Amino acid sequence: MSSKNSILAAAIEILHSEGAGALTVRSVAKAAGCSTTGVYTWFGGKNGLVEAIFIDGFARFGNALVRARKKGGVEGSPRGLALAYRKWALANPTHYMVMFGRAVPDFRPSPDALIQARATFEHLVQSTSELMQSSGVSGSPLEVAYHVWAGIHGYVSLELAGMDMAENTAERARRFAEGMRRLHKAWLEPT
Amino acid sequence: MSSKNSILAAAIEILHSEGAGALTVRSVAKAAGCSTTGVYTWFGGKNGLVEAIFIDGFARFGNALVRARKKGGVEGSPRGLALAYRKWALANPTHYMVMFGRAVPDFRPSPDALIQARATFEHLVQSTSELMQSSGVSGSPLEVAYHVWAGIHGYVSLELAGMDMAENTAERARRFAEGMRRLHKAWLEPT
DNA sequence: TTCGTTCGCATAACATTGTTACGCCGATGT
DNA sequence: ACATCGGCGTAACAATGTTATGCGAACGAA
Repeated sequence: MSSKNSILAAAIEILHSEGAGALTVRSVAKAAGCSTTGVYTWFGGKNGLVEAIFIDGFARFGNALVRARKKGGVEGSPRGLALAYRKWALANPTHYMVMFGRAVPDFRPSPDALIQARATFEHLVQSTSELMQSSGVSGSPLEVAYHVWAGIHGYVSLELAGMDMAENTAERARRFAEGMRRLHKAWLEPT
Repeated sequence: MSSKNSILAAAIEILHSEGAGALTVRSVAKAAGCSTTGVYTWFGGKNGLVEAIFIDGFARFGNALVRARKKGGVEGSPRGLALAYRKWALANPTHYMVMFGRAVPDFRPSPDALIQARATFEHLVQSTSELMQSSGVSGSPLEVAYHVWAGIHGYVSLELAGMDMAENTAERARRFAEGMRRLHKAWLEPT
């Protein structure tokens, strides 16, 4: 494995196990078995490293959604995709927060990184487009997919922020499922 | 003004004008005209200061929603409330991100702070409850209000993360309004 | 009044952070 | 064989959160 990959892997490992606060240039270098200079050689600094984490996060996230779609059937349906979305976010909360929540101060994704991030959105658009066609719903798939995305993200994001008021995990899951039911009814079913 | 209030005011001012990254104990102390020890005397450290910012944010946010409701009519309607919600978030993006987006690493609101934060949610519950009653929709206002909240937060949060794909502000506003239309139809209108 | 205690706070130090200057060493090309 | 250059370790820098120390004013008890 190249130095660049091992540094990125170490950084992601630290992010997942200890959170964004523990993601320091020194801790990453130590975990990757090199000195702090390595981070500057390969990523130009902490910002570059975080941007790589950001992009890598969207790649992993996109893969999880693709896997769900490829399974087809219920898991590939919009509802299945929503479940896969939430599942990934809850399994990777710190990564999700770097991607969507400013978990690293002073980091802003470059325009290029944002474009790659938005590409992940394409999977939702695809799934949306297929369903709209099969159920005869008119409108722009891109537009509809964005609304569905915003809905899913709302639940997941509140949950990650600790703002949900559920008693337990089952309650949270139930509420999310109910939300998806109405969200899809509002946007993906003929009126 | 007491030392405590002037420190908190200085911190919020810095958060708004320069972002969470510039929110350092030293910069706050300097702006408040005291030394760094003051922050430790009154807030116990940076975490305590951020928690005060967190709570104060929800208080201001709640006030903005209350003001909208008090106006009554369209501005006090769920749609008006949603607009007031988005307006406040877009006017105070850094504050909103401290409240919902882990903008300060290693800061987690205490259980008590979370309770105060959730109290803000009551305004949405009230408004929801009234509308459900007047339009004859059955169900738990608290449950319905949560779904509405998640929907609003989804749009606002994606927008603040730079993930929205709108060409301009008008486009963003239009899409949000359309989202609210369907969200309220799905949850606040009799089937 | 006077003295001891306590509280607010400034100074200064500490470890840890991101970053950079410097220099070494091995690979590469002529 | 020699020069050049890219990767990278060492060590320093300023800035950060935090803490120890001590000073002075306020307050209470004698």
